[in-house]
Amino acid sequence: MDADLSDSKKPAINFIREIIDKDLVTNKYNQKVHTRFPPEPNGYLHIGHAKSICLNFGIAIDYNGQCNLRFDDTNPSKEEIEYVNSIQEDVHWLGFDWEDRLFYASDYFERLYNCAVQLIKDGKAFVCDLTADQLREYRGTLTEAGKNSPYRNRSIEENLTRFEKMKNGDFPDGTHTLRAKIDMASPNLNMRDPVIYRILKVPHHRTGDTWYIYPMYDFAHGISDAYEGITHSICTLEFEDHRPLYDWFLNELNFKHHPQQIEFARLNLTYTVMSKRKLLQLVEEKIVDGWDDPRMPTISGLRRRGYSPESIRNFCDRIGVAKRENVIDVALLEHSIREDLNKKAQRVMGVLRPMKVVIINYPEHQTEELEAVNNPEDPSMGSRKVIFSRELYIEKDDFKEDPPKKYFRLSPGNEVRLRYGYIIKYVDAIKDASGEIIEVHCTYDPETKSGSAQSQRKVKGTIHWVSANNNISSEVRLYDRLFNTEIPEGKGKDFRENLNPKSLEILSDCKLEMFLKDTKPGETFQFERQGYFCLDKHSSNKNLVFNRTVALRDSWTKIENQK
RNA sequence: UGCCCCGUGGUGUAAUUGGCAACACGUCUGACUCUGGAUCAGAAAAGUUUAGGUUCGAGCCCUAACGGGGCAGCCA
Repeated sequence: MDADLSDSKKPAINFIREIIDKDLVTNKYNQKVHTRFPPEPNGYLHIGHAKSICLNFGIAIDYNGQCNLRFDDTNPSKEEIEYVNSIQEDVHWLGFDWEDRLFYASDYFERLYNCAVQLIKDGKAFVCDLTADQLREYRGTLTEAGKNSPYRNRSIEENLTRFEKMKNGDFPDGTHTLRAKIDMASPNLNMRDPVIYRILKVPHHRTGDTWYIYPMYDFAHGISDAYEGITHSICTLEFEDHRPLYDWFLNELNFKHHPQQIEFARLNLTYTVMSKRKLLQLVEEKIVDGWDDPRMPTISGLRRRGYSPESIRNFCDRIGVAKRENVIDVALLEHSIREDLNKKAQRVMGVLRPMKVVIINYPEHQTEELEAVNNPEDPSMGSRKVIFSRELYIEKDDFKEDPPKKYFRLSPGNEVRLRYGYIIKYVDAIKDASGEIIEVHCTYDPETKSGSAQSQRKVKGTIHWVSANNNISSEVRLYDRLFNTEIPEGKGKDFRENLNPKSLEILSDCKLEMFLKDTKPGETFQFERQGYFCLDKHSSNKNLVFNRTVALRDSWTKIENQK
């Protein structure tokens, strides 16, 4: 188990840990704590899975136990090898390690089959010839009991031979099922003689074409847990009604080890969707650029966006674990990544929407090197030199000919400091034919050089800049929330109607400090006054591409928006 | 209309297991600042869905109601 998860400082008690604590006191599982993370490989992992991963692996770490990674691959018609690979990558990236305990439900197909045979021999399961439609009719409704299948009382021998034939592929898909013999009148529909095996003549990504029948989740899951010695089988709320069935299989098959299923509420996030079905839809309809589009709430999307594993783990710690439905404000996720990057990200100046500034009293061919701090939060990160010159770029937004109240940046009559440099004063604005400002002329005060003895003069604002002939051009992608309503998945309506058309803005000619040309993937930067950025995976030497992870908190636009 | 689960500030999660509700995010002030960032100080915000009951005392226990969610795949 990865021991370097130093951010997991506080135990963060929750109802699941209380259950475990109690089990330890009563010695229910001989002082063992063994969990598992059981994804189905039918999609990429998302931030909701991260909650489950942090929960399961986190408990194992804190209780000195173990956590398995087990693929719940019992439905080959939906599952793919691409997903099993991405899932492993994502769990590792998050910082967790299953060591040698990588399992697949398909590892147990033979044993699962034998369990089914045992159930038949004990008269607790039967082969049913009802079609899917008939099965639904026989099941009854939420308020009415179901009816027994006409095939319910077949002899054990007949069941055995028919199940054997199912296994051998003698029947077409959908013609037969193996069902547990429980109670068609149970108020819990899951107990109304549930299907435990179905015919699926589909090749499996691991077992190939050796099986024509596949076990259902309810049958496979508990038994797999028991085989692996899982003590606490943690799953989401919708499986609550399945727990009696989980227990039934283990009891009827006389398992000596009986894991405890515990259910918790899945994560919901504002301004996003979390269901795999909807995420798949976004990918397939090309609404986003694949599973790892930086706007996706997938682990791979967050990674490409620039989120760190630490920040996601901290986020998962903060949201807690409980049984009630919840919707977490994305602002909490954003806070988690800002908190982390504030401490770690190298500061740099980058002008996203450049406008030229000419310092008219600065000598034409002179340049000088100015000292710039790499991270005020961490002096050990040192400093660097930035080139100052007569012609610079500043942010379009940082000059206003006719400024609103409380505007602290450059404007006629209002001085600003150029960060790490001099204080400058407006002289003139050059406009194009359409009246748009294309260049601003200023003077600088040589006495105010940053760090010099006379640099103490106070000005309200400091703006970032970059030398006009010493910079690197780059594409920058500004990401915003994918949806413009808090809860995009309203019942009945199409979640795609709430897509935010401005969730991606591409800026093509941004001017960045020169040294950014040697950026390596994985490095994170704060573009001062703007946000945190990282190199996109499609970036190249020819065409630099930076992704904005998250903007800095911005009290100015807040003031602006209030008006 | 059957069964199961859940109701604590705007959002989440706590409350030494019965002792007059805390923390985080967010919001709002103010200070500081060569990032309108960060940091610091402070404020507003729930009397715990409601009504009964037990108790000296209930967010924690009991009952009922109300509200929200889940369940009728040969999905997981």
